[in-house]
Order: sequence, then structure tokens, then C-alpha cells
Amino acid sequence: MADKPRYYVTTAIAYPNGPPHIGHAYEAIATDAIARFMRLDGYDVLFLTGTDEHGIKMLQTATKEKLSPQQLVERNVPLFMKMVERLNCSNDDFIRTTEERHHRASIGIWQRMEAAGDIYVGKYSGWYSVRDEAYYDEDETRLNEQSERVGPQGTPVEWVEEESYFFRLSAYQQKLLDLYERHPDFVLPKERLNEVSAFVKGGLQDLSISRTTFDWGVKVPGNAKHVMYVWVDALTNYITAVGYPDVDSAQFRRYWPADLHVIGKDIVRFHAVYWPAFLMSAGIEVPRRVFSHGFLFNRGEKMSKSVGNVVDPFALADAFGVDQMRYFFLREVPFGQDGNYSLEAIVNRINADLANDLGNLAQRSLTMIARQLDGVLPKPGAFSDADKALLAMADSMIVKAREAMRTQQLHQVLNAVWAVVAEANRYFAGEAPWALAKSDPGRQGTVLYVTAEAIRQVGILAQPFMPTAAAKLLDLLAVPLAERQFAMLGQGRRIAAGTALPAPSPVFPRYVESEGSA
RNA sequence: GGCGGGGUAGCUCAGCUGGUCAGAGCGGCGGAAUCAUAAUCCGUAGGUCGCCGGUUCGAUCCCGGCCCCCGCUACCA
Repeated sequence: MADKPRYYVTTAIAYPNGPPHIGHAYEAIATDAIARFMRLDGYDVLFLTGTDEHGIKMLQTATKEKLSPQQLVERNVPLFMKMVERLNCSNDDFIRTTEERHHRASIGIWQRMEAAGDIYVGKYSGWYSVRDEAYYDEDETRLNEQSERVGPQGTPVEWVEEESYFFRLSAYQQKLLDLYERHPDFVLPKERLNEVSAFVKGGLQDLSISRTTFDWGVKVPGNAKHVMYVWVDALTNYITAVGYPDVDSAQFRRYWPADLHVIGKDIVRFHAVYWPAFLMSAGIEVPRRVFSHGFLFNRGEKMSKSVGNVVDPFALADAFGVDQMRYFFLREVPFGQDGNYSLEAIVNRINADLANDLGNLAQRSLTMIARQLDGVLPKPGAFSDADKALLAMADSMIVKAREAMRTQQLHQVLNAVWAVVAEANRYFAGEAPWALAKSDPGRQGTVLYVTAEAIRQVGILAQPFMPTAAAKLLDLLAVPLAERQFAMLGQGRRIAAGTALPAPSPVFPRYVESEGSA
């Protein structure tokens, strides 16, 4: 297996100035599903997530809570670590930008950009919005009803004048456009690339990349008065984790450039414009793809503390189960688009798709094997047309799944899988194995075998999405641990007949309304 | 203002380069079955495919105009 292809996938690093929310959970879940899918499909995967701990907003939040930034970080970051653990994410590393390795990497890339002549000292003065972490031209600001000056987003701005290092972003306009031209899939979904491309075509200004007004960040090499702009620092995490600045390390050579950065649509520009420009400047290969997912809305409303509809991912996991929660978000929301969720939608989905369609199909077929066939998976007779049709559909799942996964269409993978679940239910009802018990036991055995085989393939493909439940399902079918890879899917791969199966028990409980849930 | 994407059954949405394109899932309604987690299966939804014109033998899908929604972006003030 030494020549497994590699696959490096990342989430954006989360900004821990508060506890994790559902958006963080969503990104982690989706990226984990991708990572697990690729592993099962034979890739040597490196899956990275982490936290972006510097910047003035951290400092301000800390101050407000009478903490040092370090204390704030030590309080909040563990919550993010617990979240990915709770969500059953299989990340290989968890990077924190306060780590020494990350400071080294940030300094490294800075020095390379500087050596390339792309960094110069200038002076920056302007209206700065702390909340947006952005400067605005005077004419972009206005006075609100309280006569406070605010930026385009309505956030307060203050006049700031500071010496600043600048990155020669303007020099990269054509190179970036060339990149988009050569790799039309560099940003997905496609609409996002169009937006980015339009932005770049509109002209790029040099980017202020250091601050002197606070010191919670990575110090600029050779000038400790400055800390790096938080985005230089943050983006660099992706190469820190593979050993940068040691570009000759086995890790770096093996995993860089990253195959996929999964991010939220609000930070597309940083990943699709600034990041590749920084990398080009430093002489580092650019990542292969940036995928921008959408936002999650609670009953059509953006989550916000003031509306009081903030949902804690831990509470959601407690209420419905981690696998169920993962399934819901990945099935219900077309990946890349915004999504809506509500209690009813979650309950409907997990009861209909999981408990009723898949769980109950497994339960009814397996209890029949347990009770009527002594718990031994029957040996099939000759396959009828109906048998062949269901098997062919099951065999085709992996093909469709890979096709969908090529562009991260996670919901399409699940659609393909659940189409087989639905067909298997139709098949089961049509063949009525309960009636065959007396009339034609041989035929009953064949029907149960074919059903079990369909469930086996469904179970294997469900693993990236619902690791625990899928494993349990495969346990019930006595599928050996070593035979749960995608290589075991498709034509010619069949469940072993004659195997003794464990006593069946329901895999997906039905959700029944209790009192206080999420 | 510019660019881009949308407005299709109660809800969420599929419908590629015009002629079974009027569809799927969920919900609702009716029926069948009773092996199973009161789960499953079958049938049913008569919706001006945003509005108005046009091209065509024929348009949801092509063209023009208009209304509304969303994203990116610009500017006025």
C-alpha cells in the first residue's frame, strides 16, 4: 500500500472568540465525511482542522471578559477540540496558530515573500472597523443615527494611522486570472469562482499585512513592533501542518499542495485570492481546490444571539445522536448551498430515512434470518431478474458516489445510496419473503441474501457519513473489518453466504418527541 | 448601477443543447400487506412551470420587456 495516492483536506481554522456553533460543526462534519470517504476509497488521507487564535478580536473579547488573550484561548479552544471529537471527526491533526511550529511557518513564508520583493513598508491610515477587521475609505463610511461613524456593514469604525507592511497583491492580478483560467475547478461551486474572478478583474490593491496597534499575533521577523495581519497568519496554517518551512521534509513533499480546502462562503476571497498570491510569491505550489459551503439557517433565519436561535452543536448531538445529525446536514443541504434546518425537518429525515427506510429494512430482514434460518446467512439460488436488478443498482452506487465526490457533492452521494435503500424496500415488499417461508424456502433464502447484500453495500458507503451506525450495521451482517473498504463494493463483490450472524438489534432508533430537546 | 444566479405541485426542489417536460421526495388522502423500529408497498396531488409580448408546426426550457428574491461588486449621498 506504499503507493496509495495521497489526499490532503482541511477545514478552515475556527476563530475561538466564542464557543463553537453549528456552522463550525457543519464544516467539520462535511470535511470529515470527505476525509473518511477518501480513506475508504484507498487514499492516504491527511485531514487537518484547528483554531485561528490571534488577532485583535481575540484581544478585545479577552479584555471584555477580563482575561488575557492566552487565558481566553485556553478556555475556548478545548471546546473546539471537544466538538470535533464529539462529532466523531477523524482529523489527523489539530493545529493552533499559537503553537511554536506555526510561528515558525508564518515567519518562514513571510521571509520568502519578502525575499521575492513582494513586501514593503508603507503607511496606512484610514477608517478601521475592528469587527470587520478591515479598513475602509472615508467615502465608504457614513454617520449612523447615533452620529457614530460606521462602515458599509454598519459596524463602528475608528481612525487609525500606522506604519504597515504591504504585500504586493497588485502584481498578482494576471497570475491569479491565469490560475482560474487553467483550473476552472479551483473554486467550487462554480458561481463562487465567477465572483472571485470578477473581483480580481476589477483590479487588486496592495494588501496591508501587518499591525502595530496590538501585539497578539505572530511577530514580523526583524521588526517586533509589528504583528502579522491575522489572515497571513491564519492561511499559513495549511502549510504549517505539513512541516513548512521545511519544504524538504517527507511530510511536506508528501502532502503539499493540499487537495482541498473546505471553507465557508464568507472567506472565499481570502482563500481564492490572497492565499494563492502569497504562495506564488513564496514559491510554493497553490492548493488544488477551494470548496465553499453555504450557511445554515434556523427556520430561514440567520442564527444570532439576539434572535435567540443559536443552536449548540453539543445539544444537537445529544438530542438526536451524532450519526443522525451528520446524516441530516449532509443529506438535507446540497453541499455548497445554504441550508435550512428545523426540529421537524431533522425528525422527519432521521425517522423516514434512517429508522424507517434503512433501519427497519435491516431489522425485518435480519430478524427473519435469525428466527427462520437459525441466524445463518442463506446461500442464494439462481438469481431472478428482480434479484439481478437490485444487485445491479447496488453495484452502481460506488460509481455514482465517486462521480459525485469528484466535485464534493456529498448530498448526491447520499441520494444515490438512499435510492438503493428505497429500491430494496420495494424489492422486499414485492418478493414478500415472509410468505415464501412455507411456499418456497429456497427462494426465501435467495431474497434474504440479496437483501443482505444490498444492505452490505449501503452500509459500507454510509460509513463516511455515519461512522458508528454504519459499523454497527456491518457488524450485524458479520462483514469483517478488513472488508469494509470501497474496494469491496460493486460487481463481483458479494457478502459471504453461510456466515452465522449476530442477533439483530435496531441500528437507528426512531426519534420520539420528549420534553426539552434542541 | 454593473455582473451572476434564481422565481415549477402545501413544503424542499429535479428538469442538459426547444416536441411523453409537466416531474421527485416529504406532507395530505385512499388502498394493500402484516415479516419488521405502528415500520413497508401501491395509487392519488389536476400546479396559468413569476408577468407580458415575440420567434416557431410546437416553448417551462429560445429572444425582448417588466416584477420580485439572492450573491458578488460599484457608486451616489
